Amino acid sequence: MSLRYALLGFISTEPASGFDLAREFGESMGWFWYASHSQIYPELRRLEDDGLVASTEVTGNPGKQKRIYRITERGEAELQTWLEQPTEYAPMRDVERVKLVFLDGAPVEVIRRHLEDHRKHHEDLLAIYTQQLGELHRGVFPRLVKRLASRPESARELITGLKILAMKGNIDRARTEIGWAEDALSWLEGIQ
Amino acid sequence: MSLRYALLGFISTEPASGFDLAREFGESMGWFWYASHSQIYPELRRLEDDGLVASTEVTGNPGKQKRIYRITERGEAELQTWLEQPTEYAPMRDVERVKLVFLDGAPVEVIRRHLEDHRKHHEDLLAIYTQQLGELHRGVFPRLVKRLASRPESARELITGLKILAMKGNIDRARTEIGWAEDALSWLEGIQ
DNA sequence: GAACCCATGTAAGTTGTTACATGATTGA
DNA sequence: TCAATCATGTAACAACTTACATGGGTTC
Repeated sequence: MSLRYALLGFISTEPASGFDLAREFGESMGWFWYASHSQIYPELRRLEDDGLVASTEVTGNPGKQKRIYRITERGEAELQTWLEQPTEYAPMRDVERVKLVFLDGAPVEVIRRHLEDHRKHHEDLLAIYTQQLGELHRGVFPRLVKRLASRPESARELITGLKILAMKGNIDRARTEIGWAEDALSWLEGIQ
Repeated sequence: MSLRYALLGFISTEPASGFDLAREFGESMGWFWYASHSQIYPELRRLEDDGLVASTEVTGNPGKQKRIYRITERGEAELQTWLEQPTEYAPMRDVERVKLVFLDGAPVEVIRRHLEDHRKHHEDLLAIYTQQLGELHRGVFPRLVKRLASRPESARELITGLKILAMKGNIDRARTEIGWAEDALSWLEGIQ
């Protein structure tokens, strides 16, 4: 159910094509909700069937056909209702943790490699998040700029603040994972 | 693919019935990998078809029928292979974050309620994790006791250490989320 | 002409959820 | 006898993944 609202939220900032959305949900928006294009295109059609978005075929650039979706009033209303409802937290499913607790029969180097990969993974994420936080602060993050333009001046502080908050949350998480992996690696040094 | 290995890992400690596994994957093991009984029963049958586990029908207690699964040699080998392979990290899908970034049109109280719920959710988790960490340290955590009994003495430090590590990771995460929510709530105070 | 990006889709399969269904035992 | 716990399953559906499929435009 969440993909439709993530799409709706995105479209509420600015009309977009399936391709635009697929790009964002694989990249920047992917830092909150990942989705592939094969999931997005059918969902957009369903959203249109339900009257939450409306589309127009654009043949602007020579030959290029493109379907642009914009949010409807009903879409705005449904999105708002969903946003305000309490969140149902997804059950935990953590492959890396499952591996870790059962790795007690493996050589220590294997465990070390896992922990190093874990650290690396979150260091890579941290680098991206940090860069994006900078862009948010400098007011050059494209999605932020567009949202500010489409909303009343009075919402300015909230719009910027909430995006910064969300990004900071990602940064906190990444740092926590890195710190944990480092502690784990030092502990592992003393083993054997 | 991960459910089967989580089940296999679990069974590698001690033979178990579908019901046992369903209980654990909904409770303590659920803190690493949640699964419902309707997913577990068919998966156990498939594991048996593939020769990774073997089962025996037990009619011990009067009337009660129960199928106990134990791991096979092939199962042990496949589990070990999977454990040692690098982890593929699941794409991010965070409903709460999606809500937050689009909540800029909602009243501040709604945002506050979301953040308070978030803090509460992770405080509840933290309480459970903290209790379980205590049990691990005191050596009374049932799964730890069973695993120690089924493995060579030399693996003792690793078995205990890895479980403590995993639980500490959960605690770190919970604390991070709580801290983030509190910072967010203070920031929200200054808004309006 | 090859490689790459834009652009949109479908099909088959896997994984996970929710609800339905059954039946025995235990304890209040 | 009523509720709870033990115990195992199936069915329908929703969500997600991977692979297949097509075609135009741009750039080297």
